[in-house]
Amino acid sequence: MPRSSVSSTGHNRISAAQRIGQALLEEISAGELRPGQRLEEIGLAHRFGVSRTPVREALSRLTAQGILVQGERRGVFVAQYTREELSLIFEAMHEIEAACARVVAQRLGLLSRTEIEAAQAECVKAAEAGDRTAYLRANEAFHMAIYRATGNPYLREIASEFRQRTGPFRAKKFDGPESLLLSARSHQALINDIFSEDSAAASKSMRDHMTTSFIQALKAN
Amino acid sequence: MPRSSVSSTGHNRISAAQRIGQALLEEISAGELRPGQRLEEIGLAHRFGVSRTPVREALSRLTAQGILVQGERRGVFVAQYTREELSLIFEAMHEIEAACARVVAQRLGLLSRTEIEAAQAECVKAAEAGDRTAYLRANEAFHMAIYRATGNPYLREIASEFRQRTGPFRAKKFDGPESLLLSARSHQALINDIFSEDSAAASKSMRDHMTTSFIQALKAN
DNA sequence: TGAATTGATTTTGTATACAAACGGGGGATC
DNA sequence: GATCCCCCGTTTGTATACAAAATCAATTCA
Repeated sequence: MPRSSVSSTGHNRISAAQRIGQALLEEISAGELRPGQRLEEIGLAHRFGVSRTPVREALSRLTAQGILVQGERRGVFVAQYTREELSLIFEAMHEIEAACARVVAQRLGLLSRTEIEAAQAECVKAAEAGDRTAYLRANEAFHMAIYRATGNPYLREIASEFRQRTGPFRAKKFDGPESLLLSARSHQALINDIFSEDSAAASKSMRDHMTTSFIQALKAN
Repeated sequence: MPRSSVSSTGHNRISAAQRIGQALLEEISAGELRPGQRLEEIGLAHRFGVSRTPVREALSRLTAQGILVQGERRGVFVAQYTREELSLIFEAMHEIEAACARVVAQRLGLLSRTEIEAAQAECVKAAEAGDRTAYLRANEAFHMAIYRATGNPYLREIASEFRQRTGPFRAKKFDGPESLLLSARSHQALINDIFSEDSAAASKSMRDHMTTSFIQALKAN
């Protein structure tokens, strides 16, 4: 959990455990660490110039989040899911996202509205430019904006965790430029339902949006 | 001395960290450890006859689950929520439960059906007997049966965690005997919607069920 | 030749120690 | 009498060491 804030001079206030966890997360997201790959405590300890203790803490945290899995006496690995499992994880994620959309539709503030619209504008821009990397980032921001708009940090937390967890499997889901435009249009439909404060429609819209993107993710993995 | 003390011959594989975490969970659920109460590493270490290391691991796991919170350099405490926060936690929980009901309605197997019916039978029995403790247990089993019936371990995991997390605040929610009957009747309505495989109705039914019980919980806390 | 035993290595869990950072209390200063 | 500062205890994070259990390999025995 977040310890404290910033660094002053030489030494960071963030613990080594956090730093390592963050670094590993990034490497996993970036695909440098592939699903199924082994992570050994001692090796990581040497690599980061620390002892096993903070490494263990980082690993156990990521394991609790489902990013890593513990093999039976054979070390810790980057989580690797079968198609079946992946499908179930995405199902859970879709339900959470739909719940978020539902709540947002019920409790929509002006600020959230602006934030969501801004994020969507970014998405459209990136989609029209055909910039895949930019779209990935903008899409992330769009969904995060919705999580925040729920006004419910607990819901937001779960949704974020799922997003993180599925990151490695969603990264390659946007094949061509038309897929970006499709996604952006799907966002717009969702926004319309949310802004009209129809919670049932918003929930369904989100589920539809997620489903289409999921199908592409499955094809890619 | 490491982990020798427990196993005489066979394999007792649970670690001290797990044992301590479990023990703490039970004490919290039982209300022996009240929200806001401090847990000090060294004290627990002595109490369980171990060193700080496994205690730390147990505490950090429970902290990650939101059961405990880390005070600012003043130790770890049993999570204590304001009415506001409690309200949001329950909202999140309700959405998860609703999602489960929705999924179950879409994918209902015979086995799950039987299990849910059996759990509900127990609930009715306890409610009619006016046995509050038995009803609490039966109610737990009923909801767990629904989680399992989703066929989605990831959804189940989240739902279970929320149930655990809110345990201390739900324990006293059933005031009188008529409240038990009310809850059991609410279950029945939910079951009807699930069994008719109407996912939207099931989801709404669950939300209604949870809302009524939540209101009672809020009154109690 | 195949199976079982055993020894070594790895992995995991725990103990203990140490260092840094924060908070509070007591004393000094005005 | 109030305020400020310094010191000290507590808490937290990390390092290192050790012990048990499990895996792997090799060797031995049937």
